[in-house]
Amino acid sequence: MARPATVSREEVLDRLQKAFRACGYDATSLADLAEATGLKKASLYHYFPGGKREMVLAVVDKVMQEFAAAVAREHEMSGSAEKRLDLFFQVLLDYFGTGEELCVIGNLAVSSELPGVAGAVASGFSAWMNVLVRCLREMGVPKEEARMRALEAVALFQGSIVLTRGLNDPRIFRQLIKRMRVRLLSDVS
Amino acid sequence: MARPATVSREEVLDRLQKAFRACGYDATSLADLAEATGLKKASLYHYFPGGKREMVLAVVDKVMQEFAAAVAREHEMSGSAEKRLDLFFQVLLDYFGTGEELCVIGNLAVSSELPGVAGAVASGFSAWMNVLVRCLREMGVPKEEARMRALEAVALFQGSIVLTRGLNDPRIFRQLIKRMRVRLLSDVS
DNA sequence: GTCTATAATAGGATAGAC
DNA sequence: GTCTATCCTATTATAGAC
Repeated sequence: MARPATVSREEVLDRLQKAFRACGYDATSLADLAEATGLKKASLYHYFPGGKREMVLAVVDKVMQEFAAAVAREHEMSGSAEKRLDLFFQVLLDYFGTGEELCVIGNLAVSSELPGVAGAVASGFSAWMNVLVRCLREMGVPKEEARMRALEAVALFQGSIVLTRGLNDPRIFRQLIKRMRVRLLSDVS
Repeated sequence: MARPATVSREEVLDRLQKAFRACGYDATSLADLAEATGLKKASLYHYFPGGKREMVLAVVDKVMQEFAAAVAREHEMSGSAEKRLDLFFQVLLDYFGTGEELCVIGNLAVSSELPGVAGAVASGFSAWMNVLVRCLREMGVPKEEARMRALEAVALFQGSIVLTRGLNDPRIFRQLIKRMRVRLLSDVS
């Protein structure tokens, strides 16, 4: 059998994600996606009849599932809220790396709006914030303050990616996230 | 004279900027730009032979000039560094409004990279940071700390726009900027 | 499921009249 | 300086063979 192993749907989604994270939704063409996956355009349409929009929504869906799984692991973990928060942070850092690649959700928030995408983006940010808020609440941070700190943290994640790319300096992302973590946890009992 | 008043180049640039800030560089087509300016595509090419790329670079150039002018006003002002910083912040808030429109520079940082654009983006972010660093230094903040706070502030500006759009809540931008200003100035003599 | 081929359209850009 | 008309390419999308 000279036939190359069929790529799994998961593998296809991973490669699509990689492409979207490199250039953003608007600047990534079907030709780019075909090259990234090793499939021809027509084959991509077999997996995703809705085209590019369905592809990116599927990627977002996968990201959200993996995120939910990480949150569940964090939630079921024993240990202090701070320790669990650290684990959650580590998951995020593993995902974002040096901050040179885009956040698919964040990118969609500033791309041409497509039907069904706005809701997914809002859900993504909300889920992210909710994890932070819950941990902070457990640490004794008042509700409103916890919400603001979570907003601030997620905004800083997003902004750090923008600056890392804009100033073309991969050190920036980690520096900013490190500081952000300190701020997030400042003055908690 | 039934002839409508010719739009000035400044007016054209303003309208181009408005279009780019609404949808971002990649998602804004020449047709959009023609409609936004009231000119036909061919007329746009008369002003900007380099096409879309030249248009956005001209917009960036204009933004930078206005920014430099605001910085100069701040710099020549009498009063404490904090007071001058407040004035500078007010200029930024006037420009960004509710944070629903994009920052042209920030958007270019996460768009398909074009020749000559990366440098302009980096210059823009650097100029922005430099103002903040100078004021903080005057207030007695050590060099490295001042740089980090400036980075943090600009990143939060950018991230606030992302979250304002992603969560579709125009209150978020002002809330985050207000907090950011506090953090920027915390523990200065 | 994957491909080749092709359609249909949108996007960027130019020529040349007025 | 502005326009109409046009060109060319890229892009999205589909048909249908294998």
